[in-house]
Amino acid sequence: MEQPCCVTPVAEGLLPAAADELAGCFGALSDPIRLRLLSLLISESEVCSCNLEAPLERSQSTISHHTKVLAEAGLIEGVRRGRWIWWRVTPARLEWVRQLLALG
Amino acid sequence: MEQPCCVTPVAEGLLPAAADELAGCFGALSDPIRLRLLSLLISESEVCSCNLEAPLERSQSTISHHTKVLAEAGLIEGVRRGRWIWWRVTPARLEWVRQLLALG
DNA sequence: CAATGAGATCGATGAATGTCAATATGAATG
DNA sequence: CATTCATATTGACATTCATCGATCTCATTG
Repeated sequence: MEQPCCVTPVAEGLLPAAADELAGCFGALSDPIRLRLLSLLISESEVCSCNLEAPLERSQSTISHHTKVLAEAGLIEGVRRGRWIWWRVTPARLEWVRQLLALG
Repeated sequence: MEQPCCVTPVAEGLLPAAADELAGCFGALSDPIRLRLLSLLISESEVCSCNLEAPLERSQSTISHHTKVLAEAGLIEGVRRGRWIWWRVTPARLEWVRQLLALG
């Protein structure tokens, strides 16, 4: 005779709406180019878009796409100074991002 | 006259290979169904696949797909007992997962 | 050993995503 | 105000992904 199956869990815990939001945040972190971009911002404090293309080996439009995704997730923010936009990790998220990049 | 642009950052920091691996881990967390699945496992300790379908409102094959993704990311592990497989959060990752689910 | 049942795999499909070239926008320059 | 240049947006394309029904696998049951 075998053990009975487990009890059906109540559908509580993380609510669907909260799960959607959290999943979106992790989605922003699920691309290697974006992780390397965050890593660069952490070590350089501030970097403008034009100087992200070379180290990340991606076109200007692709870099622009990734900065937009990260900004919409609230992970980075950009400040325009003259012709350039300087990107940095959102101060409130800096320590959190630093820890996530330190280890999976 | 305007400020000069920033200095081109050296392409160090997170290496491409490490970024790929980390991105894969976050990818496993970037789906709301998988996040809710993890949440259920945390509150119930152990749940078999058959009892995940109802609370997550997904088909058997879809649940199987998600458990596979989470297991391959090292976030959950399953133990077969008779006909059923009991899933739980990998003990070594439990605290880490708990913190991630607690807040983005 | 045939029947049952839990879970894995396969195949198909529609949606989302990463990428780039081309073009648009908008600030600085002369 | 025309030009230049940094960045954003658009359109196209290939790839990945979430999902489900159907089928396969394999342990338990009778």
